[in-house]
This record gives sequence, structure tokens and C-alpha cells, in this order.
Amino acid sequence: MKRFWADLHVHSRFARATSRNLDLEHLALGSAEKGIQLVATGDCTYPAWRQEMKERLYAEGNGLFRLKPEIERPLMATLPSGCQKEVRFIISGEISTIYKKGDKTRKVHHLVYHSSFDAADRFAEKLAKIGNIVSDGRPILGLDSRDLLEITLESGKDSWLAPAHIWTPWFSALGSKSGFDSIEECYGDLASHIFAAETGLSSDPEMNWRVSSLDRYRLISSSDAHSPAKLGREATLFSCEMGFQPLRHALETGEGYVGTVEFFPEEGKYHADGHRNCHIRLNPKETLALDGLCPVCGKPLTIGVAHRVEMLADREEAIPPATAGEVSSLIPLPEILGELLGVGSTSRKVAERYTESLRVLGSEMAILHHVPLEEMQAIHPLLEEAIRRLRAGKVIRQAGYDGEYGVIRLFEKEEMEKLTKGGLLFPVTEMVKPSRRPITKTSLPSDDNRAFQASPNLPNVDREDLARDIPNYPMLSTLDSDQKAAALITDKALMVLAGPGSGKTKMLTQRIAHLIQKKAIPAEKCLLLTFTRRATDELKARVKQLLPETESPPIIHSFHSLALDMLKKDSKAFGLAADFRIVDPQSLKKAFMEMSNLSSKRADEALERFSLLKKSGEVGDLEEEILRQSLENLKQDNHWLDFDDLLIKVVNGLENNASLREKWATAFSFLSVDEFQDIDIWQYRLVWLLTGRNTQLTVIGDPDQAIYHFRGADSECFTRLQQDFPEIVCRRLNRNYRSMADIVAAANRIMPENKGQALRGQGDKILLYLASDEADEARFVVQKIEELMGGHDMLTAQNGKNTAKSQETAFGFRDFSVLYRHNFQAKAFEKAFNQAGIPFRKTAPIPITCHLAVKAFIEKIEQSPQETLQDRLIVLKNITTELAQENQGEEAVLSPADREQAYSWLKIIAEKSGQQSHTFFLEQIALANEVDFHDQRGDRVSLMTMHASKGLEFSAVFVTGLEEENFNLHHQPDNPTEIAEEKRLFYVALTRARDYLFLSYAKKRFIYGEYQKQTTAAFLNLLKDMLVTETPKKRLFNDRKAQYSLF
DNA sequence: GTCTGAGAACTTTTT
DNA sequence: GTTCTCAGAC
Repeated sequence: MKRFWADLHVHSRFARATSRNLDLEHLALGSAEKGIQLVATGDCTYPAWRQEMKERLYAEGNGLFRLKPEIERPLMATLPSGCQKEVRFIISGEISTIYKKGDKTRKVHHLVYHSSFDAADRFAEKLAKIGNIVSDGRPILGLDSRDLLEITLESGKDSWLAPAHIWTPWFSALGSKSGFDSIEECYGDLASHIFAAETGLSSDPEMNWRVSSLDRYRLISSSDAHSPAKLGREATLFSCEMGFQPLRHALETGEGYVGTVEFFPEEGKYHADGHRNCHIRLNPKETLALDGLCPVCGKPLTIGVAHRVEMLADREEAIPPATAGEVSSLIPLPEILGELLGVGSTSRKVAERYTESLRVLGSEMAILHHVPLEEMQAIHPLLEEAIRRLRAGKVIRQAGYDGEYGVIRLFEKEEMEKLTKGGLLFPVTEMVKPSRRPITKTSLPSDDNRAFQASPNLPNVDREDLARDIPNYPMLSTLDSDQKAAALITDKALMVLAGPGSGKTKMLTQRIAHLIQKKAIPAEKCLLLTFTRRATDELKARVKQLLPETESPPIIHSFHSLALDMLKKDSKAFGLAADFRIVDPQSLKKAFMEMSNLSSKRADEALERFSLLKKSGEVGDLEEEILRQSLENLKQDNHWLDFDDLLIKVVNGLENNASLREKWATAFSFLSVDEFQDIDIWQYRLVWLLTGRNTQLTVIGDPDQAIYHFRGADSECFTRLQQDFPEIVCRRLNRNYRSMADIVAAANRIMPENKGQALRGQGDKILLYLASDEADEARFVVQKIEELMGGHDMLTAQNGKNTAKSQETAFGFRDFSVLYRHNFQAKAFEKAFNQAGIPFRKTAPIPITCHLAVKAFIEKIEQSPQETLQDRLIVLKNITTELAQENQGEEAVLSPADREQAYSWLKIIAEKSGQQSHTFFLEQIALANEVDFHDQRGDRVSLMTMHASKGLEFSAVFVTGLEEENFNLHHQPDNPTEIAEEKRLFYVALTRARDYLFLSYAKKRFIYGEYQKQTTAAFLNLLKDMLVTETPKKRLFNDRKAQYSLF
């Protein structure tokens, strides 16, 4: 079988910091020049690159691809005859995963391979749900390595994955900085699907052979080329048939695998340990003897790759395992020529001689490996000797360290001088290899001194409480005294005023679990009411954790879903048509606009106004009322209900029908309402109606966090409740388990009435950033996130004790949240995050019905109602085909991507709807938001409005846009209700933070097409003395360049 | 009625 | 910068 070289790791021009001419043609050309016959496509998740591949490549039928003949033929003709060998492509890509696992932030790069465009498409489609795959050819995803492997395996039957450059400290499976101690640990239960690992430029197989856990992996070497010139600088040699399967088989079994060509690892920038500035270069043993400290400056040394090998090594000598292949080391021909000519390897002289070499001698691999030595004379008198020494491994190595490139030479300086003067060659002095002697293994620095933990410890005082408290309630065992006292009140109406981070959800869930378990209250008699679907989901999840599997869970609803459920169950009694359904706001608006001839904006205004009128019971002017009535008629004719109707119909129905009311007032014996401060009058009435003689009512909330007054929330609800339930017991939870003391202190400044009690450590000072504009503000956020995730701080030594304080906590993307007052402020952050490759999730609820394609589907679904899942799926498939036919050629309204997107959403909804009715299915579509479909495995930074952040918490929170203009919307400086609500909103925002709180405002902001001067929000003055302020730094690089170094 | 251009107003927060 | 409105011209 003929041997061939493969370069299995390259990039396209769509990856960051790559050459602009990295297209398929240049990849083929470059490979041919180097003598590479199989080259990776790279970047296979990038849509435009995949498109290019589909246009220019054809499948050979063996899982590999080749340039179409009409492209390849003229291309190859431009090459010297010795290089004219066909080049195959293998579909591949590199994925960077960044996530938190254990107590470390992990950053691992992976290589994936697919044998068809289908598999690559599926793979990309799945990753698109996890994060952003269009901002970079090598996407950064907040995804566990194991999950990435799973997605790879699901994408195609023979798709495979290998960890990339496994020893690089910052981004690899075994990296000292952010990796694991073994490949198995990295990929968890799926690790058995890994059969190959890439060694990377700064390690060679010999280093790997010291680590027995790597014995089972076949090693591959590749160039990781960012430009055509770098292709094939490392490569893997095969002797199998040319094909995807044979290649995979070779790596799995060794059959057809020959070995690798490597750089001399010493050439890498971080091979040895040391300090560049102090001119100290050490081998790992020397470093250990010095306790990792620099003998010159006393600071921790920068640890190199060789050191990490020592740490994980469990063999004293490098013993080739059974999987080992042949290994040869090389120096790129341009470097050799540079040395011989006494010029730089990128000089024109070298380039000329290089071209000449290819013409006369053949491809670079051939020259370096097997072109007969005597032919070298034609190029340079010393090339023969140079290549002889290279092939014999007799080279001079100076290891790189602390960012300084290593130097590999073939001739000593003096020797070179003599030789060029025509002197005789003399034997090369034996090069001293870097120490391979055994070194005492040291353990990794422990992370035990972390300043805090994710789950708060109870203060001592409460531990005592627990000891003497009624011991018999295991369900309540982790509650503090106040929480427990509240939880145990079950015979009277209860009102709990709970400050931020006081553990109210914990109290609530444990209480319910306790009731169900200990008091034997039937779960279906317990009702928990929330405002949002998200809160509902969270409560469900947390209750589920508390209750044993066998126990049925309590009923958990949002107000609206409860109302819908009630209307469904008793539609007749509520006076509704049996086939009523919720109309999604888009459809309603559309119908309303058609009916009324109003503009989009006016229609929005009218609908909003009607909603307020309806909720408050007020009456508008005559004209309004006429329009409103026709809207009501429109809904009636279509059997539509909007969100407001749900509650109003239920309340009116119960109030007007005694037996119906009796039924529902006895339906639940325990009724708990969360976030009570945001309740509106209809919700209040519903609660009242559901509370019968034997219903125990519990409400939980925080008046300081009331932020929905504008929407009709009734700020007097707590007072009113006390009037309606004179018996009610009121409890306060003021301990703040969530936030560091400085954050609690800031919150107390804003709301001095109800001071929270800080229980955690002091924490960092709150930082206030004075951004010059919104782009600068976004840049600040990006930079802070990177800093906290330990992105690129090359000077932080792995075992140093002086690591940045950010190293105390490991961060995943989900630990960060960026909050703003208005949705439009998200734009600057989205842009900056995309540029930096930080995955984010914007939780602005965009209904999927906003999409034309979804609307097109809905129209057709309505025409063909189905009642079973199977039929529904068939209909969806048919519609897809129909829409594809309707959208051909120039006239197409919907792109294939739009259609596929809509189809995949609707399919998921159909599957979730199961055998439910047609109207239920349509309702689910109407209510679905884009965010509902994000793959939960994806770890992302959250972007959301301050309102949306209610009830959430994050390790690090950025409260942005703190300008008066953002908070004083009607420019009425003396509207006390509004000012108070905005202040509460700010309070909600800053109390979301657990560990780090960053505030920022912009001096000017681009609004309405021009920069507008902004003024600092008034309430920031309250915090003045407790903030550390930071101002924009002068930036040395332009944006784009600066971005390249990150992650 | 329909077209055009100038000028005004504008982007809250959501089940 | 965009969208909408209104007045005035056709």
C-alpha cells in the first residue's frame, strides 16, 4: 500500500487570525507543494465555508472529497511536475469548548471529522442551537467536552472526534491551565469513543509515551495551519487505502497507520519553564527544585509544556506503547534554507530557492524525507549535509520558554562560518538533550482555598437552632430558623416578606415537600402559583429533587396557565366555545390591523391601551370604545382569547357561578403564591376566589422588588391582603445568603427600610465603569468576562500563589449576566460578544410566530387539523415540501434555512404536544419563544433586561446603562411613583449578583442616529463612596487585532 | 384619492 | 437612523 501524508488540522479564511487566501484552491495547492495528499477542510461548522465546499468539491465516494476537475486541472498545471499529485479533502473542523466543570474553568479544543456533507450539516445544525457558529470558523461553545463528543457521534455514523494539541496549557484536554488530568476525565462516559489524540506543535510522541493513560490513543500530528505556507509543518503518515473509513480504521487499530512527523518540540514558545525578562530558562526538575520561583526576581516562573508532561507522567522513561508509530522530526525547508543562506526564512531569497527546490527535487516532504541526498547539491552546496543531519536527528536545539520561540539549527555559528569559507566539515558536537531523568511528581495546586462556595454555608447561629429545633423534619433540615418558622406555619394564612437571596424558593419548595411527605397532604391539593413559565419550570425542577420518585408532584402553574387549565376543564360553565384558543399577539395584531386600517404602531398602542382599560375596568372615549368593541367581536367570532382574557374570564366566571366557585375553592387545600408584589387586581381576585374556608394561603414576595406597577401590578396588594385576611401571620426573611457583603451593603443603601443581613465574605469592591459610549461599555464587559475566565493572562503561572483573585472561582459562561434597562441596549453587547466569540443568550422573548416561515406553516396546519402525533408529523413534512415548491427561484419569500428552522421548531412542539388536541398544538405554537429551543447543554452569558432578571442570580452581574435618561423615561423629574419604581428596578438588578457586581454607564450613547450626551443616574449617588471607578484605557491595538489574542 | 417631502417622534419594562 | 404624520401638490 502506498504511503501518504495527511494534515488533519487546518483552518479556512473564516477562522480568526487566518490568512485571507485560505480557500480550497490554496489548500490544495499548498498541500501539493508540501507533499500532503490528504488535507482537512477545517472550519466545517462555518456555513459559508461549507457552502464553498459543496460548490467546489465532489465526493469521491470513499468519504473523502476532491476539487472538481475543472477547478483542479488548471490549478495543478501551475505546479512543478514533482508536486502534481492529487489532493483529497476530509471534512473537519476545530471546536473550542469553554465551560465549568468541577472547580475549574475548562477550555478544550477538539477536532471533528465527518464523511459527508449531510453529517457536517447535522453537526452544524446541532451546534447552532448551542451557540454562535457564524462568528468564527473555530466556534467557541459553552459545552461540555462529553456533550460535544455526543453531538459528533450523533451527527454521522462514522463521524469521530479527537482532542486537539493535547498539551497546550490554555486550550487543551490535558492543558495545565484549563484541562483535565486524563482524556478519560475530559470525555467522561463517552471516552471510549476517542481513539486518537493530536500532539500539537510543542509536544512530540516521546513526551506522550511517559504517560501510560495515553497508551491507547493513536497520535496524530498536524499543522494547525493559519496560512497555506504553514500547511504540513507537522503531519501524520498512513499506509492505508485513501478513504475516510480506512483512515479511521488505521487510527483505531493501527492497521495502516505509520506514524508522524513532528517539529522539534523545543521550538515551541512554551516548551521549557522560565522567565523571559530575567533570562532564566529551566527544565522542569530545576523549576521544582526552586519551588517554582525565579532565582532572579523571586516570582513564579512561567511553566512550559514539558513541565506539564512531568506532572502527569507515570513513567520515568519514554517507552513506545503498542499504539506508537514511527516518529521523525523535521525542520521546515524554508528554515533550513534560511539558515544556509544566512537570512530569515520568510525572505525573498529563501522563497526563490524554495520554489527552485520544489521544481528540481519535488515536494517538501519528499525533500526532507527521501529525495536522495546527492541531488541536493543542485540547490545549495550545504543542503545535502543539512538534510543528512536532519534525517539523522542531529540538530542543535535551544528550547523556547515563556513566550520566547525556541531555536533549532543544523550548524553551529562558527561551524557555519568555516564552512562558508570553504573549510572542512567537522563532526557535530553531540547535542545535550533536555533532561529526561525522573523527577519527583508534584501534585497540582489545590483549589481548597477558594474564598466561597456556590451554595452558601449557614451561619453558626442557625446550626445551633437546627440542633435544638424539632428534629423530625428531614425535609426542612437545611432551613435556617426564620425560614423554618415560616415553613411550619400551616394552619393560618401566611405572608412572607423575603428579601433578595433570603432563600424564599428554598423555603417554599421544602415546605411543600414537607407538607406532602410528613403531613400527608395529597400533592394534587397543593397549588403553587408563579408569574412566569421560567419560574414554574424552576419550581418544578426543585420540588422534583426534594420528593422521592414515587411521590406525585404538587400542581405548579403560572397564573395564566392555571387560568387556561381551568377554562379548558370547565369551558361550558365559563361560557366558552369548546374550541376556543389563545391567539398569539402577532396574529391578533395582524387581524386587528386588517379590520381597523391602523398602522402598525397605532395598532400596538391601541391594543396596549385596550389591555389597560380592560384590566382596570375603566372606559375610554367613544371612539376607543367602538374600536374596542369591534376587536372584541373579532375575537369572539374566531373563538380567540388573549392573555388578559384568560384571567378575566376565569374570575368573572367564578364570581358569577356559585357552584363553579365552590368547585374551585375546594380544589386546593394549600395555595402558595410566589412574587406576590407583582400581582395585579385580577390575579388577586383569582387568588381570593381559590381560597376557600379550608384553604391555607401562603404568599411570598418583596415589596422592594415590585417592578410591574406600569403593567397594572397592585402595589397595595400586601395591605389589601392583611385587610382581607385579618388572621394572616407575617414573617420576614432578611438574611442574604446570595451576595458578598459589599453587594448587600449597596443594596441596603438603595432600600434602607428593610436591610438585608450579609452572611458571606466581604468580596471585591463594586466596580463602576465610566464608559465613553455603548461600544466602550460592551468592550469593558467582554474584557471583564475574559479576565474572570482567565482567558489570556499568559503571565499567570499555573502553580504560582500570586494568581489573580479571579482564579478563586471557576467561571462558566452561564455565571455571567449583563442587565440593561431597555432591550435595544443589547445590540452593542451582542456585537461585542460576537466579535470576541463569547456565546450569549438574549432572553428577549421573541415568539416564533414572528417568523414568516412559522406563519406559513400555521396557515397550512390550520387547514389540515390532526389529532395524533403521527399525523401531525406527516402534515409537517408535507408542508415542508409544499413550501419548498412554493418558494422556488426569484420569487422565493422563504429561504430553505427559514423553512428548516420553522420545521424543526414545530416538530419539537408537535412531539411535546403528543396526542393532545389540534387546538392545544396550535396554542403551543402561539406561545413558543425562540429561547425555548436553545439547547440547554449550551453554556452562555445571559443578556437580559433588568425586569427579566427578577428571580435569577448570577455569580457576576453587569448592571449597565446607568444613566438618568434610561431610567427617567418621561422626563418628569418629580414623578415619585415612577422614580420609586425605577429605584426598585435598580435594586432588583444589583441584588442578582452573588460574587461580583459591575456597574457601568456611558457618557454618550448613539440614539436616534446621533451621539447624545448622557447623565449619571441619580441613584448612583447613593453608592458613591463605596464604588471603585474605572475609566477607559488607551488602547494600543485596533479592535480586531486585540480580539485575536483572546480565548 | 395619492404622492411627496419635511419634520416630528421615537424605542420602556411582559404573561 | 427609522418610522410615521401631516400638509400641500398633483
